[in-house]
Amino acid sequence: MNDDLTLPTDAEFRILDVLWRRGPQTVRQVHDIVRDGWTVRYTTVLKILQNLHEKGLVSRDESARSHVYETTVAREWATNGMLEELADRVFEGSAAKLVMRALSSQQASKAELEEIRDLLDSLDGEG
Amino acid sequence: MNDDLTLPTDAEFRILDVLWRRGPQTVRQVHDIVRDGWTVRYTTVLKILQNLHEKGLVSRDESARSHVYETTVAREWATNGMLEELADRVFEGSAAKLVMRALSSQQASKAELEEIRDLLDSLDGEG
DNA sequence: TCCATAGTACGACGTTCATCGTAGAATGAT
DNA sequence: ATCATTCTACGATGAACGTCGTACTATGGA
Repeated sequence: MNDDLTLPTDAEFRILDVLWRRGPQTVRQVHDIVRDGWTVRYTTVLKILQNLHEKGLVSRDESARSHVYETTVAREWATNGMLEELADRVFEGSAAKLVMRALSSQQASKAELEEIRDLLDSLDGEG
Repeated sequence: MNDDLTLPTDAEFRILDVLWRRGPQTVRQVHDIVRDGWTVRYTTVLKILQNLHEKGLVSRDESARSHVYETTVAREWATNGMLEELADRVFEGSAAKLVMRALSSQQASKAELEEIRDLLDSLDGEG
């Protein structure tokens, strides 16, 4: 599903993040939100949204003067893709290896570990 | 440990991979190995090794005419860094979120799931 | 009707990266 | 000594990105 689409770049992901969280937005709205924590001009945000549109990662409603942008892909599609890419590049394509490295290096809370264990259990159920 | 070093790029990682697996190598040796599965000229490999040296990710023995390159960082340092970067960019800095997404999207074998569970147990031991 | 405001479109620039070609130095065999 | 081979060094190129400025257009109020 959704193959042949290019994964979002860094800046693109930050913009998509806003759309995923808030739903369809104008450039101005996105800029206002993204603005704290990221010094970036309005036209830069515009350009990135245009690029995203070109890439097919967002759609655009042009009926009003201010175009309204909306994601065409789920956040999970993007994150899965990025993880898969990293797994391919660095972990011989193995998600398991990636997971184990992530667990070993970063400290997770007991609660998080428990949550992961639960997920593991539910995955076992499928087989 | 090993902060202030830049993470390796794509091509750089592929070169480092050879050094991690085989130990210190000349450019020619690296090129010969990397060559299948990657169409790349000798001088490109040379250049990347020189860049890696500049970045401090490899050291170089220049005593012989053919310089011998050797990694200065562990594979785990690089992979941890890449995972952390992805976690920061995409998972609000949460390794646990990253792990759960990876587990949900990619299919792992029973054996792998078991291995992960064991790792989880050993991590619990620490707290 | 005219002008300030708020949009979009688009081109330009600097950076990083991967890639390669070429120049020049060292080496070793004849 | 000479010359082909094998290195290293270095500059050039092209693509992808993030960034911004400028030009042009639409809109709405005075």
